Amino acid sequence: MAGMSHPSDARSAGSESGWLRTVADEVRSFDRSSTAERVAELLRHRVIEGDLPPGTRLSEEQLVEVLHVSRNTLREAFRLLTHEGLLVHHLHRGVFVPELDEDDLVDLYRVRRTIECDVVRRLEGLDAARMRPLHDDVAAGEDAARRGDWVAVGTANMRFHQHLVALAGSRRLDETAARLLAELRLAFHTVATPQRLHEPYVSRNRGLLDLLAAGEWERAAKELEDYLHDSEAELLSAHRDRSRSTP
Amino acid sequence: MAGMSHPSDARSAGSESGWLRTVADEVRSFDRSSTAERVAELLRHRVIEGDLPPGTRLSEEQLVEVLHVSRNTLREAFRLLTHEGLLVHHLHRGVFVPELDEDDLVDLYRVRRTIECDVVRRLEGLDAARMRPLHDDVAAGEDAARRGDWVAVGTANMRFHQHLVALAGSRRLDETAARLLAELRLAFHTVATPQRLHEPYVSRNRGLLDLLAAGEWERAAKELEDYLHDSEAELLSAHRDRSRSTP
DNA sequence: CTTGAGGGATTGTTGAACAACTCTCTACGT
DNA sequence: ACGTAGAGAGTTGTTCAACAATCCCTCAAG
Repeated sequence: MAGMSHPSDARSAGSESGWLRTVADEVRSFDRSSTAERVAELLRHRVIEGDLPPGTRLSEEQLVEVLHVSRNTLREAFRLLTHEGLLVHHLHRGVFVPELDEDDLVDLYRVRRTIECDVVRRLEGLDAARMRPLHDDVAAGEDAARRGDWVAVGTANMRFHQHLVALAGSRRLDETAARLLAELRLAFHTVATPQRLHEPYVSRNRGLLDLLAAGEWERAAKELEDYLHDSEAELLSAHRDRSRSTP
Repeated sequence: MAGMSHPSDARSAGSESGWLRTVADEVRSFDRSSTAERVAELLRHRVIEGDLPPGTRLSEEQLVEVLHVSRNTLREAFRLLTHEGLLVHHLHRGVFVPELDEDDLVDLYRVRRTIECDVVRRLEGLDAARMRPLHDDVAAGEDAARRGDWVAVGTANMRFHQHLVALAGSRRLDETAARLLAELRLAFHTVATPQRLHEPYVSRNRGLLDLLAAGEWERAAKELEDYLHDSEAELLSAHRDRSRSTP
């Protein structure tokens, strides 16, 4: 997300070979990050990993002290994360790790169904090489499940869906999906039953992948639709359980 | 876009009547805007209206002088618009009005088809009241076409599609659609044939609306798919014409 | 024609200062 | 007891000025 290339960049290198293009991108992502972006990257991980529970306020004063950056730079990092949905900003009150409510969860899954199912339904002429990341993610999920590492299962699952959307080859769909999945991760951290939430989808991911490999895109889309409905129901249920215990 | 409400806001006002909720939102959007947001609003209009042609660099020095705000505040406004896709930021070079290339146009329409068609396809039990904005937009478009005001036709068309997506009742789909349409507007300004670009869709919007009113959602989705394909082809063709004249 | 070294202009970042606002707690009045 | 009005502390919003880092252009040397 930080190293998004730009339209005019693409054009300016358009006449050169793909070889140079790749090098250019590497150089760009190497040193081409502002202080604010590095701070954002740091906080992004903290939030996504669940170190900062939803509802937490991020104090400018404290973070300036700890990170050794100026308030202005820190605030710029806040803005970046706010627009990714990983922080929310209340005027004159500060930035907080968002607390998603049930409406948000329903909304997130609504958009996921729209995007992911459509991507699958429109697939055509997919060669095996482009499915490689999906295979790796499914394998990683199965491996983590055997170890009982449900957090890792959740991570592999997120990556699977991100790579699924990437099959469409659309920059904007990728960005949207990244944001949705990051927000969803926030919700996963608020519930205390990672196994119940992730275990069923290890095998369903495998099933989905088989359908894709077989070129059964319409059936895959239908299965994905049900899959996401089930996942939504599970998450909502878990969320309600937690809400009842902490009113 | 500026007055987006927040999850926790919604929850805290959840038990009150809709009456109070509305008033609260008005108050919030009245004075609850930072200087940066007001600056962003100003620049947003300039960009959307086409006053600043794509490729233009927005100088911090000049704008600080003209707008009477500090550089920090201006930079915050830049950040806001950057994340809406209306400006792009090149490190150590400044912010620019984006120049969309053909890949961008294809990508934009790809996402539009995904979202808009899916919204239409999933509609159900739509009462007439919620279609009111669509009626108004189509009428406004027909009116502007009679006057030969093709810019206004384009505006009405954008609003029609925004309201179409709004039927889904999803905050995140609304935001995504808003960003896509804003970017698309950028592309419209680069081509010099607004009539050819917008005229055909005045009547097609009317046709689409009729299908929706009749509850023919599947047929409407199919028509919208073709509609967007045609619009994309038209825009690409116009874009190529212009590129040939200004290499 | 390519390469590399100035130099001017612009952006990136910092730190401090003050204004504006929220939150909390206390005191007052009903 | 209840609600409210206000003061005070603490935090964020905004501005300003300065310096560091980087880009772009020019021009000279190979």
